[in-house]
Order: sequence, then structure tokens, then C-alpha cells
Amino acid sequence: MKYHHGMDAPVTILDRLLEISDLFQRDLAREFAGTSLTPARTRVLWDLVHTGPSTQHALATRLEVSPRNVTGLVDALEASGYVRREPHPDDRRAVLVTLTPSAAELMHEMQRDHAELSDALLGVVAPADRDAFLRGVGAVADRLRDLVETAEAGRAAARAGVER
Amino acid sequence: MKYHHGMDAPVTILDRLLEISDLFQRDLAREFAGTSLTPARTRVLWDLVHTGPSTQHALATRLEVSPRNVTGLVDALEASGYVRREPHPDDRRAVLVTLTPSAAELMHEMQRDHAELSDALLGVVAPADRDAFLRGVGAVADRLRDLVETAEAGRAAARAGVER
DNA sequence: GGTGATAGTGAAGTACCATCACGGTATGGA
DNA sequence: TCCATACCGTGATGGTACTTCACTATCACC
Repeated sequence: MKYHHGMDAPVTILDRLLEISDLFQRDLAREFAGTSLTPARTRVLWDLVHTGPSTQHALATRLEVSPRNVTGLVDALEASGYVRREPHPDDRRAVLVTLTPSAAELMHEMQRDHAELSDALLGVVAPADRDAFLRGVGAVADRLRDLVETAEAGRAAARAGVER
Repeated sequence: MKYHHGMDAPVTILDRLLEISDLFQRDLAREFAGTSLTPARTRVLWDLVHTGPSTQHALATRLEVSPRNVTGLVDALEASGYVRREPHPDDRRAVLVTLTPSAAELMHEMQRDHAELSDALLGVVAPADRDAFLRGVGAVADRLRDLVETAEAGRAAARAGVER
């Protein structure tokens, strides 16, 4: 009973939840293999179809990445014809990133597929279990969100106190 | 009713599941901020504590990445003192990647934390919902695994038929 | 003892992300 | 009106995570 590395821990719910996300991301990546779309670039398009034309700064804030990174992502998307940079009507510093019609079409299709997949997955849960399942997932998500939030707040406080 | 980009789609279960995974990964990243550990390198350690000393090739197979990539990850882990490369007893081409004692300790601690978190999350699900919740997560994971598997098999078949 | 697979790595390239420095623009006073 | 300051985007630079291709060293087998 020293190393017991062969003693595989049982598969926990957390493992299952992580596996689900992993499978989904793998599927998404496979879907766009061969195109110039990548997960990060798709995230940009996904945001744009939800919020409409946006400045790069706003995009960076919502996606929680650096503005510099957005520049690169938009560069790639623009080169492939998914988005256009248009001048901002009343701020000459900013640009408005807008989906091209074909990209908008693609993203709407993706939204439909996403909703369909979600329904299909819910469909495999036994009807009697469905409500409890939804409540459970919601409760876990809420709790985790809470945990991460306080952890980040704690770290931010520690940083403010100790550093600089 | 043309673009309705402001028309936010409702949050689906799939969204929730993805959010859970995202939160978890964010928490993990935050935990190792400041150290030389990163998600990919942690994955290597996680595998090693589960399976014991391993060749890089076996590691690459299990993690589903290229052997070349494993070289780089092990380089970094070795430089930071998490693993050692030891000669394989009966194959002079191969090396055995082994956890250093302190890294083994760290990973066992991580296993405990992981199990604890999993329990804590299950704990926030109402007791009456728990069984249905577990069945639901299992069913969804199984179905998704199935979907991804057949999708990949289909693509592999198409590639074999059309290409080269 | 040669031949073909196998283990690991160098070289080169892509994607994603960060920070820092800088130029252009907006904005709110003095 | 003019200036300080804050803000938008991007060039430069660098790190991590991944890939494929070419190459060496070794193994395994006949």
C-alpha cells in the first residue's frame, strides 16, 4: 500500500462531466477540420452571431482574451472571408467586426445543430429522470461557478495585499 | 425577424455541461498559475500516477498526441523536477518516464482533491434527485461517446475511400 | 547479418495566448 | 482652444501546445 498506482480510482461524476465536454470539443474540431476554422476563431463567430457587430475591444472583453489576440483571430477570419472590418460610425479608432452573409448563415446553421444536439442528448435521459437531471446539472453548475468566483476573488485580494 | 442577433437562444443543457467543464479547467489553470505546470503537462503527470512508469510512446498513445509532442512535455517536466527519464531495462531505445517522489506526492494530493470536489458537487444535488442525476449524466455521456465514435469512423471510411 | 518495424528527437511550421510599446483618436477640463 | 489622459488597435517578442517529416539508434526476426 505504498504507490498503488495500479489502483484506478473510480470514475466520478466530475470525470463524466469532463468527458462530455471533451467529446463535444473533439466533435467540433473534427467538423471544422480542413477549413480554416479553429476553436478559438469559431468562438469569435459564435459571439458575433449572438451579439451582432462589435468592436474588437468588446470582443476581447467578452471572450476574456487580450485585445492583441483578437486582432490575430479577426485577421484570420477576415482573410478567410468570415468577417469584415468596417469603420465604426462615430469612433475612428475602432472597427466594427461584422459577419459576412455566408458566415452568418453558417452560424445560424450551427446554432440549429447545437440546439438539436442538446435536445437529442436530453432525449436519451429517461423521461422520469429528466427534471431531476436538469436540476442536478443546474445545481452543480451554480455551485462550481460560486467556487471559482470566490477562489478568483481570494487570489485577487491576496495579490493586492502582497504584491506591488 | 431577419437577423435577430439580439434574440439570445435559451441556455441549453449542453451549454451548462460545457460551462461546468470550462469552470473546472479555469480553476485548474488558476491553481497552477505561477508554477511551471500547465494543463497539458498536468495531464502527463495525471496519466503517470494512474499507470505508473511508462515509455514516451505509450504515453503518446494514451494521451492521443504525437510522440514528438510528448518529448517536449517530458522535457519541461524533467527540467522542473517533476519526472525523470530512466533507461528502459530491456530496450535501449526507450526511456521510462517516472514521477519524482515529490511529484507523486503532489499528484496523490490532487487525486484526493479531485475526489473531494466531485463529492462536494454531488452533495449540492438534492438527495432525491441524485440517482436520476447520475443516470442522466451517464446516459448523455454514453450517447455522446457513441455519436463521436461513429462520426469518426465515418470520416475514416470516407478518407480511405476517396483519398490516396 | 541484413531487413524492416519501433523509440525518441531535431527541424520547421501553425495556432493560441500574453505583455509591452507605440500611433492615432476621443474626451474632458483649464 | 489646447492639452492631459484615457482608450482602440497593432507591431514586436516570446512561451506553450500541437503537427509532420526526416533521421539515428535499436530491436526482432528470418
